Amino acid sequence: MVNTTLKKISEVLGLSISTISRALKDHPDISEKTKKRVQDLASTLDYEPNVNAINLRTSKSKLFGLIVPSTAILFYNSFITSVEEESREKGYSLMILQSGDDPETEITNLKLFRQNRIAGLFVCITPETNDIEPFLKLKEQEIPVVFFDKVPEEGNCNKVCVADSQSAMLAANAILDKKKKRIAGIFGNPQLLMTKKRMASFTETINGKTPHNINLFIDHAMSSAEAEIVMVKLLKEKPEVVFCMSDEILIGVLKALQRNHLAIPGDISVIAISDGFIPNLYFPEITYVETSGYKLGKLAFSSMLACMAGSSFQQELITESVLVSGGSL
Amino acid sequence: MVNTTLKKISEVLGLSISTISRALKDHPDISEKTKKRVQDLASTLDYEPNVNAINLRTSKSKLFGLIVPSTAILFYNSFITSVEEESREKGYSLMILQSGDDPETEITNLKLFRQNRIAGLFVCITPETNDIEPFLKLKEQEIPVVFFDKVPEEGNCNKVCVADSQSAMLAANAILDKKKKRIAGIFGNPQLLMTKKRMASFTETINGKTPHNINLFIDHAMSSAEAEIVMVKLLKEKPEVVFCMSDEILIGVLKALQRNHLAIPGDISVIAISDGFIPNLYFPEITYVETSGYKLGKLAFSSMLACMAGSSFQQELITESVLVSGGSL
DNA sequence: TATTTTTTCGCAAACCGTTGCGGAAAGGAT
DNA sequence: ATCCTTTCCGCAACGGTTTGCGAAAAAATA
Repeated sequence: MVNTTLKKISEVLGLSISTISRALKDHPDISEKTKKRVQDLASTLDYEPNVNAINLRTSKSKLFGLIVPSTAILFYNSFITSVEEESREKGYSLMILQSGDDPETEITNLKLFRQNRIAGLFVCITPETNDIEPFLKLKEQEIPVVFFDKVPEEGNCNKVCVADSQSAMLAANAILDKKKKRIAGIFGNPQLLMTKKRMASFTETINGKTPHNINLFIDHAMSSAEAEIVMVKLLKEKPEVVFCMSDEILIGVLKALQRNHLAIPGDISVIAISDGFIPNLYFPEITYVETSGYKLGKLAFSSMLACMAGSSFQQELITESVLVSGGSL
Repeated sequence: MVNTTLKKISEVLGLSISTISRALKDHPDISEKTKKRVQDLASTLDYEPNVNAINLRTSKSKLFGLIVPSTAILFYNSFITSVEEESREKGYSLMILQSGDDPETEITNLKLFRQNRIAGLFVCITPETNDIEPFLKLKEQEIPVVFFDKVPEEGNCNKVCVADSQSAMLAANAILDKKKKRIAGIFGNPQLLMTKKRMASFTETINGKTPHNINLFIDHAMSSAEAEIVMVKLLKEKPEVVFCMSDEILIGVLKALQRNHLAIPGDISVIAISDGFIPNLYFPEITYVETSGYKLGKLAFSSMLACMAGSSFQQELITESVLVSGGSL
């Protein structure tokens, strides 16, 4: 059996295609009797309108494109979940592609999106993307583009980001509130804008507010495994608390602490920046400043809606972070 | 600026639409000069063929549908990653929808897929899905359906599963090898086929091989939180080892153990069935039997390809599991 | 019955790309 | 000058849906 079309229904009932179309959408021109006949048959034949035909006709689509480095990263995952929820509610679908942080794949993906005539694009660019011209081209074709998380430095486009500076500051203040004097901070890839922002804000807050008798030990780790090693090294400094810039680092740090049988927060306190999934896997639950992919998704979507509604106002939106207390601080 | 079409190019160059079409696909009928002219203009105008038009004309699409309970679950996540890789390679895209384990949403999703005229469907059904008729209807329309992970009990359809029985058996044998006598096993939703299989295999292996002086304590939990409570309850039985059917349960169990300051494996051993991410977050790393969403994805895709190649052979495929030793047993 | 009004429906075009077939033009051979 | 090849390109139909406009049929009014 092939797909049911208006034509097929029309042939069975001896009516014209247009009548079928109108009957199915409750058009007042069609008599109740005919409507009933048509709708009943359509239902038994499992008629579903062909979106390809509709899109073709209207030159529109109910499809958003979405590019992330990888769907396997928790943060992006919750971002996707969030955008998907909103999209569904508005009757849109999502076409999700991964860039693998490769600029070439990014371009290929863009091509695919254009072939599919997407209605809008959410994109997290790769660290090597220095030419955002291809994205701006989409905008010329009246396809809104919302950059999220990793965004281009250039202005003139819509961006939504997590609050890097604010969340690092929140964490730093939480530490200071607890009167900790020996503070370790482990950060990620120092090349990344995110790392720079979080580190600057964290150190400034720690050093700025109370310039006396505080010892701050900073180190970097590019992976969980490395973070574990770095943490072990830092233990020599007898820190009272350790700050983890990301989930990746938190995982390594906790392994190191568990390995050394250190009680949290008895022997050492822990605080992280995270979306909350990883911190909740442990007991005590890890205190963290929430940077939610989920919230970012909502924000991105609202920005998309604004664009589609015709707002040409370019803006950079930032989610707010909150401190979520586990028992680790 | 609107989208470039063949028509637009033809108007600019004063050629017919068909000539443009042929020139762009290197048809031998078209002279090199013309081809060059056309291709150059197409490139500067960023021409991309409209897949809607192509799909409409061919009554086909390069789009697979995929339903998971939630993309936020790691196992499904890696499944998706895997299927996406394969799809991309074959020139297909993925339309991913979540069911939230709600049968109604499942039906809605199915509708969306039919509207989009997907070329095939990967689906993980909800625990409450007892009528697979809607899925079989797709097959009547020559749309291959591959069930994965949670699959219907009925035969007559293509299923790919992780090796539920085998992996539970592997875990049970690993426990027996360690001469444990007091064994706790926590399982998920008893309605699920997966649970049934794992539980049957686990208990049979434990009871079967050594029918003497072994105490087996079985309980169920529907969530991590519940697993934590169940674990606390089971601690009264003084188990030497606890088996966790899934990541969800493992998370709850570990929280309970950490909360009660029980050393692993000193006070109690732990073994789980997992894809490996969660077990590696702890120290010591948790020993687990690997059931990889990634592998399952590859398997599902090959099954899909077989279907599309015309194989009407209905089969149930099963991935192989291996025991990965952490330090928890 | 003749005329007007209302109800009910069909025609045709448009969206875009593909492709079999047929035709025109150009060149070569006789 | 006639005929045959090549080379190059256009016509037209198809796929499914929507919708303005016009027309036929039915009902209501004169």
